[in-house]
Amino acid sequence: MKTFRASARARNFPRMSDRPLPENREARRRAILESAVRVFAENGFFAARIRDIAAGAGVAEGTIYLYFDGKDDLLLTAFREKVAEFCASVRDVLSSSLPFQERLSRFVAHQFESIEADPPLATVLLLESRQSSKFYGGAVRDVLRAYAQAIDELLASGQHSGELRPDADVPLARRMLIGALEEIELEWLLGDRTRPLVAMAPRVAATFFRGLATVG
Amino acid sequence: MKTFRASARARNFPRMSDRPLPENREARRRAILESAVRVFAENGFFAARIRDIAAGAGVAEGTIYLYFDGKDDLLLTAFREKVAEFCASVRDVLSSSLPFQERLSRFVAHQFESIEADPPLATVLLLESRQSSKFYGGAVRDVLRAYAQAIDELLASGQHSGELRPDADVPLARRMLIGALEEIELEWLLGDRTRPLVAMAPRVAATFFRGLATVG
Amino acid sequence: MKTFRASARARNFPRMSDRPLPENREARRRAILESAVRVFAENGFFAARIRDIAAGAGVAEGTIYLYFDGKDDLLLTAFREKVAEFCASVRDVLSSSLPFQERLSRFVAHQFESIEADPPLATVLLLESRQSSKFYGGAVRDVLRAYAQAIDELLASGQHSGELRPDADVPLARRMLIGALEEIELEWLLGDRTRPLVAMAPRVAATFFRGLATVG
Amino acid sequence: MKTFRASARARNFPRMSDRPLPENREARRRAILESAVRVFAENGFFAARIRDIAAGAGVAEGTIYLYFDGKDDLLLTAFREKVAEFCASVRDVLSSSLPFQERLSRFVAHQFESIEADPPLATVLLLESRQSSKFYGGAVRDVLRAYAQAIDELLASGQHSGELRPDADVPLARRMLIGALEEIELEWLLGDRTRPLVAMAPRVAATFFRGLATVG
DNA sequence: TATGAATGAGGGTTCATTCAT
DNA sequence: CATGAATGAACCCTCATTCAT
Repeated sequence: MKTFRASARARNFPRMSDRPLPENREARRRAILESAVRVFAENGFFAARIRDIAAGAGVAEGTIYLYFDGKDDLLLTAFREKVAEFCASVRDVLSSSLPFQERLSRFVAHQFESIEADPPLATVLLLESRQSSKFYGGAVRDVLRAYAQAIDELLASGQHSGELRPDADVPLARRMLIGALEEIELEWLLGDRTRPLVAMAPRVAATFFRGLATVG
Repeated sequence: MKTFRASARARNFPRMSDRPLPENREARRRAILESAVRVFAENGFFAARIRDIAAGAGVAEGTIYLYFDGKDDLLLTAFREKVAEFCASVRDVLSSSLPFQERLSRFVAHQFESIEADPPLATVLLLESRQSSKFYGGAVRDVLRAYAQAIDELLASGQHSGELRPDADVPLARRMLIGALEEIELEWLLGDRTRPLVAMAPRVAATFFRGLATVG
Repeated sequence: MKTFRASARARNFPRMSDRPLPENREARRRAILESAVRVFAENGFFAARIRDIAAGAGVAEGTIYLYFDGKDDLLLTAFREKVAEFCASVRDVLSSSLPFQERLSRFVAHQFESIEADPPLATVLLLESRQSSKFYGGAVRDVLRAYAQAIDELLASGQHSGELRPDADVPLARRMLIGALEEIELEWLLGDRTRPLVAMAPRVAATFFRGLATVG
Repeated sequence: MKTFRASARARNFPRMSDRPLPENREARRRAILESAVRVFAENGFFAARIRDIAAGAGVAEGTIYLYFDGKDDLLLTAFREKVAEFCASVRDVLSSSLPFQERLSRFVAHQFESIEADPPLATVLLLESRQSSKFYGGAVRDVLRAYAQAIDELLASGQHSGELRPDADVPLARRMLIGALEEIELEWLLGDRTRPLVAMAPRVAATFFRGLATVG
């Protein structure tokens, strides 16, 4: 999430009723959201307290409710925005015309880099995604679907180019890939983080790929 | 006014482990634990209420505290006991002398069957394991380590027999396998569960295996 | 309470419906009451748990309710019986024909000895008497009244014999004496109890009797 | 995603002691404390319910925890503050250069007046002091020590001036005095309070000072 | 707009008491 | 009589959310 660009909201052009938030407002919003992510990462969503989020953002508790609908909304928004940003950045990586295995490897590396770039955010996304997916349902799942779609496209392009078995079950492979990456990332996050995660990308990609490659 | 025999005091506080629990006691304990698993699965650990667990088990709230130390202990115990049971059953599957791919396939099928056999339990184990691993630390991680070990042995035996690349990174492959399976299981659990999960086992195993197989 | 005699209840002669309790029953009753006193002394009445009282007496929790009406009754009974026993023993001391100051001194010494003889009981009587007096009202106050009466008689006899000012306000003096003794006893009980309490009796009696004034 | 300034965090959590509490805040604090004292006096500390204290103060239950750390803290604070206030006022009385007996008498009268001025507070201090002293230990005992010290000084000054026996045991006399006063006060508090307590002060002081003996 | 004091519903847990065995 | 497992009412405290300033 190293490569996040200004969020979609900020890019809007001025309109009467929805002009870009004053610089300060936007900055404050971001501060709150980031504080929330940090506190969620440290304590888990339920044990996280609004008070601590407010303190971490340097605002009063009540202020949070001027920017977000409540605690749930903080988690949901973090999901929505951060995963969306991540998806956008993924598309850049996937859009090159390199060989499939290379693009796969870069995708994995890119994801690992994002994890390393912002561990608190990664912790929240990985630890809470399952719960959120179940208990917040729709909203979160839509976001994750977009992420899935991006990967499906990567895999499908590999099939198109003939680098991937034509009979591969793309959604299945995508789920296996996502799961495999999450497990590795999580172990890194919960561990001592001494060895760079990104260094494992090639081996992970290779392990995954050889299973799908058209074998001679 | 003479003093009481110390022995009188020691005679109290019977230990559960002194002798196997009377049939009824054990049945009640199981009822509580299963109710807890159900309620955890439906609401998530934090949102689950002791009152509902008690109601589900047909006991009074206070009764729960005769069998468990509290809410945390219910989750922890579910983890400990259920994963241990699962590990034991896994070892049976893994101990046969079939070819590696066959044993892998059976392992996957076995795990999928376990998921299908008790979806509430599976939901809890999958949804809460990450949180628990982070916030309850040690106890949960020990249990999961045993599970990891069993898989490592499966993979190592494949290497021994020459069916698996000698240069395969077993711990990495194990993590990828675990992650891949969890993702698939979770999608099934959170979905409509119309198609049997176990039907996917061969394809999952194959997808995973071909990447590790010594290729001609 | 060194000199307690068999309680009034035990002295009863056999009657059809109320014959002396079988030795075992009486012993059990005493064990419970003494355990209660100990637990009350250690934790205070409210923090004391029936479970601990039962454990200390070597009986099951339910058994306590075969001998007493409940927790309140345990405290009340302890008061009633122990203070009554103490009052009885006091009368022996006070009935001698020694000079007043000597009898006063012996009374103080006797009370101090009782404290030293059974600190847990003394702790309960002193710590809980005020609370009990207020919240259990009548029953406790009756008991304490008997104690007061005994002292009033001591003082009145001093007046009769001319050793005590005829204009002394006996009830007032009695209250002052009781309060003074309680304070000293309590300090001893809550302190390290290294020095024998009884050693202070003569000085306490003298101070009370002669006052602090430099006398001509 | 840059990190928050640590200062933002430090800006929060204002300390009560930074500046005097706003008028309203202090008033509310007092209201809570006084309600607590009333409820403690009526029910005793343990049986007192936070709900009732809140209702009596006209605040919500949660509000109490903005001002105090909990139920214990309410009792402790009442002790600390009220006894300290009392000690301060005592020093004024004791600092005059009147004859000893006169100062003693005024001290007693002053204490009796304090009791009469706020019976609920007096009830709490007298009923709970023993329990508190035992179970809350240090904090309460420190407060009471200050009170003891003030009396010791009174008595010592009497010795200095020659009005008091040089061989009097000051700490012992102080304990007797404290105990005597407490007993009288308590009887008044638990009784019907028809006759003014303060009217007894001279007689109490005299009895304590001159003793009961018929003087030659 | 920002604040943070106030709110009060809600939940985990304890423990005196009961009663089937 | 004795037991001790079961009960469930009661309570302290937390914390997300509101709203007067």
